[in-house]
Order: sequence, then structure tokens, then C-alpha cells
Amino acid sequence: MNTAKPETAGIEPASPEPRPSNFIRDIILNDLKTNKYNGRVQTRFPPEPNGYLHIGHAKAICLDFGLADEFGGHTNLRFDDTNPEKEDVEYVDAIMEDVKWLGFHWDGLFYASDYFDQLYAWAIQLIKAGKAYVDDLSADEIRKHRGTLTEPGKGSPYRNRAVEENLNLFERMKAGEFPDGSRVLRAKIDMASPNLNMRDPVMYRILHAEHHRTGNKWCIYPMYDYAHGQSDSLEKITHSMCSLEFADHQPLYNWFIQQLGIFPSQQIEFDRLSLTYTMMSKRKLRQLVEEGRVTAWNDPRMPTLCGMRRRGYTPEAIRNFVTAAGVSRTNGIVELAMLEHFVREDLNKHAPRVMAVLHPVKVVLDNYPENQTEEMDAVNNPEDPAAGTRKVPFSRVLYIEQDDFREDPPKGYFRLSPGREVRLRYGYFITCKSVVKNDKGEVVEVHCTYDPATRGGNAPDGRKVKSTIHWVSASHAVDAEVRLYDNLFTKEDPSELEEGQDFTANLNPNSLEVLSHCKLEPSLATGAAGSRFQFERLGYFCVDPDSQPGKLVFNRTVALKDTWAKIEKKGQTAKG
RNA sequence: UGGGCCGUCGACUAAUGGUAGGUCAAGUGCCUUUGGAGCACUUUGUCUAGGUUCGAAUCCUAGCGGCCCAGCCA
Repeated sequence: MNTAKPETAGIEPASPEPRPSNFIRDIILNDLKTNKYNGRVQTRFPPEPNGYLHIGHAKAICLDFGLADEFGGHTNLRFDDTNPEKEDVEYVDAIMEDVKWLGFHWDGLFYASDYFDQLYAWAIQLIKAGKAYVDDLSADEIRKHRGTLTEPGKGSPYRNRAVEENLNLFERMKAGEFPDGSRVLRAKIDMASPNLNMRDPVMYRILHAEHHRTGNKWCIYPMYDYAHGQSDSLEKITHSMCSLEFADHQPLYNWFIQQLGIFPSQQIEFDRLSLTYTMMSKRKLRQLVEEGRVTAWNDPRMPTLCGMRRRGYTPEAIRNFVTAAGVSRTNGIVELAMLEHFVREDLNKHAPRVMAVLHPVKVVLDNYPENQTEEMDAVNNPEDPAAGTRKVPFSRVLYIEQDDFREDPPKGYFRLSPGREVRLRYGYFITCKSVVKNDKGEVVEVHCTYDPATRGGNAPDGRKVKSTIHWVSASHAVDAEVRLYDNLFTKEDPSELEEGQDFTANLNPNSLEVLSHCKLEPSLATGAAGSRFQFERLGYFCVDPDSQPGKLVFNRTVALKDTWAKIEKKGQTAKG
């Protein structure tokens, strides 16, 4: 990235830790060995600023920046801004923020629009060489002349215009003499090519649109194919990674570079990242936002980087996931469970533990003195001794999780039930003596006795207890709203549709569940937006930006693995 | 249907003509003041058919299956 590493620049990987081999690294290794680019590795990440970055882009980012970094190379951030009708500064700012958040730093910051003058000069050069011409055909006529997958195309009647006429017309296109769509500049290649991209592709179209960077300087804009390879070449990109659907464009990418005789960047295609229960199309994500199916681009259910950030995912987790998922040329779908694994793995190491009750039910310790409060010592993170301990207030009336009490416990259920003794984490052993129910027969209070000899959670007589449950002192608890998220889609592949349906039919109606009046230990009363915690036995949660002092809002990032839920589910399916 | 790309455990991915391995998931056990975490173990795979070779996931041929391309989008 920014700093060259002389001691590692060269063939040896910059990092000693083993990374999974992949075919792109092999190509780079080989290019280094043959000295194809004098030992240079220069990559670029080229987003179009027409939307927000998602986890699929994270894969490209990790590849572009990660591979260059590994070999002491450099990476540019280049905005592919050749279509002013769809692009906006709002997106360039968001993209830069997301790249930085993911943990990467670009060397050069460029825009394809920086090269508009050079691209124009090169177009003139191609016209003069008889390799490009102005076509007066309409878009519709061009499509008809292009032929089909099985039939060759036909040449435009304007294909053999004189160089002088082409020059004149192209200059007047630039000068704004013609309306949108009236003419284009085309490369003269081969109308019979089996690769449709080579059937005289359009290089420039007329677009009287204001560009977010060049303003009204231009009314003709280069197409992707005419801009991308030359942009790479100008930046001396050695390895230009892009997704598989551009493989058919590679002959054209190379054609422009060869005709112009400029630095030969090489394009390498890899497979996009797909995730189960997730939709990665920018167009469809935009639709979800615009139709209000989610609250915004950064809705925590979105696969966008800003959504995942708000959800509490860490950059480290995303990077580890992307690396583990690997890169190849096959079209596969990675299981969401794998992403969640890496999120848990990172949060387990770093998130402070805390106690919170999401579905509270009252526990009254009948033999505990009224108005007494004790401060119990609690470990902040068993994975990290340096995280220290904290004090948690304990008193006669507590909240525990509804799930942690069963009046009629099923087989294998170890938690509280009438007559049973359990441990309150960092508290005391308690034994359930009776319950109080409301008119509807629901348990509203569980009455227990505590054993004063078990303070802190250990019995001096050595007796064991099958279960430890979490709790919050009722009089000390702070209230919070907690937002639980589930998959945005109900199908592994959301594009799998019945007749006449559109993808929104696969939206999960229960992807968001909002809980109010959850009870949190008081240490949570203050916490900056983005702060991440493990709510013991429940999952990882973070403070949402909507949170305010006195009006706390938490997001569930991901639940903890729940062995009991699995056992219980298996029992149910076994029954019927 | 022309062209391009691709087929390895349930998922993802290694093995670069020489022991089919790793991660996730699933399962079993151990451990545990989180039914968390951790640890140990286990199950499951080279699309098919031919060929080359002492030896093929790998090379060749033919099938079969999947993805991409007919924007003045990227």
C-alpha cells in the first residue's frame, strides 16, 4: 500500500503467515519471476460512484489492495465516472469512507474523468488511423445491424466514411452541435466476430449532461470499454482484476491498448462473491431503499458495508471472511453462516461481556433483605484478562430471561424451574419456590430463595448446579430498545422465483423485530454509537446511531451459537 | 443455437502428472460460573464416458450440467 517494503519487495510474500493459494497470486508470482513488469505490482479498485459498496465489493477491495500489499506494490482508488447520468458525489464520499473503514489506504486517487482529454486525443488518433468512425445510425438501428448470437452483423452505411469527415463530425459532436443519441463514435473492428463486443463497439456517445466533476465541459462521454483499459494503462496498472462477466471484453481491452501502442495492463477476471439469503445487485438494493422495504442504504439488514458497519460487523471479520471464502473462476454461493462465523470469532476476542435481559420476567428472592444492594465482581472478557472486571449491582428483585424459566421443563432443560437450583452468573445459587401468574395464566413473578454461602457463584460444600443464567437488578436496570435482525430474504437464492413474481416476493417479513423495555445492566447507560458488546448468553450487540442518553437503542449483530435451541428443535422435529 | 468461462465433501477452496487437504456447516465426546468460547474426534467429495501415462482431480477427446454476452450501463 502506501509504504514500499524494501525487505519484502520482490518474489517473497510480504507476510509470513500462510495465505490460501489462489490463481491470481499465482499469476503475480509468475510475472514477478519472469520480471514481466520489472518487479512492479500495481493494482486499482475502480468503483462506479452510482451506489454504495457492498460485501461483494469488499472481496474486490481485499484482492486489489491485499495482493498489491503482499508484494510491496501499490493500489489506486479510481472512480469509474464515465456516465454522468447515474453518478454522484454522494457516492464517491461514501465509497472512500467505506474503503478506509475496511482498513485500506490508496496510493493514487483518480477519476476516469481525469483522463477525458487524453481519451479524446486518442480517439482522434484512432480516427486518423482509420480505426474509428462516426456512425449516424440510431441506437435501434445499431442493434439491428449488430446481428445475433448466431448470425454475423452488417456494417453500418457510415462505416467507410472518409477520415476527414469523421474528424469533422467527431469534433462537432464534442462541440455540442448534435442532440443526444444522434451519432456515436465507433471502433472499426469486425462486424462478423463471434464475440459481440468486437462488432464495432461504441466508444463515445453524446450526453448533454452535467458531470459531477467536469461540469459542462463535455457533452460526449466515453464508454466503459473505451475508458477502462486506457485508464489502467495510464496508471501503469500491472494486474487489473475484474469480475467474470468482463472476460468477453478482454479482447477489446487489449485491442485498444495495442492500437494505441500504450502500456499493456493485463486484465484478470475472478468470480463475484455471492451469499445465501442475500441480494448483491446494486439496482435491486436501490429498489429496496426507494420502496421503503428497508430504512436506508445503511439499514443493518443490508449487505452494504455501511449497513454491516451499523449492524456491528467489524472490518477485521469481513476481511477474514473474504480471505477464507477465497477466489476462483467458479460461480458459487457462499453460506451466510461462514460470514457469521468470522463475525463471532472476532467479536468473541474483543467485545466486552455485559448482562442484558431481552424478554424480562421478575425474580424475587424471598429471603434476601429488602433495600439491600451488593456490588458483584464480573469479568469483562474471559478471552482477554487485560479487559479487567467491573461491579454489577445485585438486589432482591431481579430480571431474568423468560426463556430461562420453565414451569414444566422439557427433558434436557437445565435452567430454572420449580424446585430447581441454578446459579445467577457472578451472583448466588437460587432455588425456585413458587410462581405468580396473571389472569391469562402467564408467569409474571418467580419466587426463589438464595443461598448466602454461594456469593460470587461458588458453593463451599462443592455442590454443582447444571446451569448458569444471567440477570439484571430490577431497581438498577436501564431500559433499552433492542433491534433483532434476521435474513433479509427467505430463500437461499432470492432470485429463485415463481411465475410472475419479482424478487421482493422473497423478502423475509420478519427480518426486523423491535423489542422495547429490555433491561440492561447500568454500565450500559452510556455508550457511544458503534460500541460493541456481548450480551452474555445471547449474542453480540452494538449501540445504534439512533441511540440517545435515556433512550438507548441496540442492534443485534449476530446471535451466539445456541446449543439448547438446536437440541430443542431436534426434539420437536423428532416428535412430529 | 455462435462465442467465452466453469464443474473437487452439504457450502467455499487447495492439491500446478505422484498420499485428495483446509475452513464453514453437520455430528460425537471432553471441558466450562456464558448450553458461549476452547479442545479432541467423526461423517461426506474429484460431473460422465473414453483415451494418453508406470501413475490423471490435473493432459486429450466426446458428452452432460451451470454461468456470461445481442446497452449509446458498468
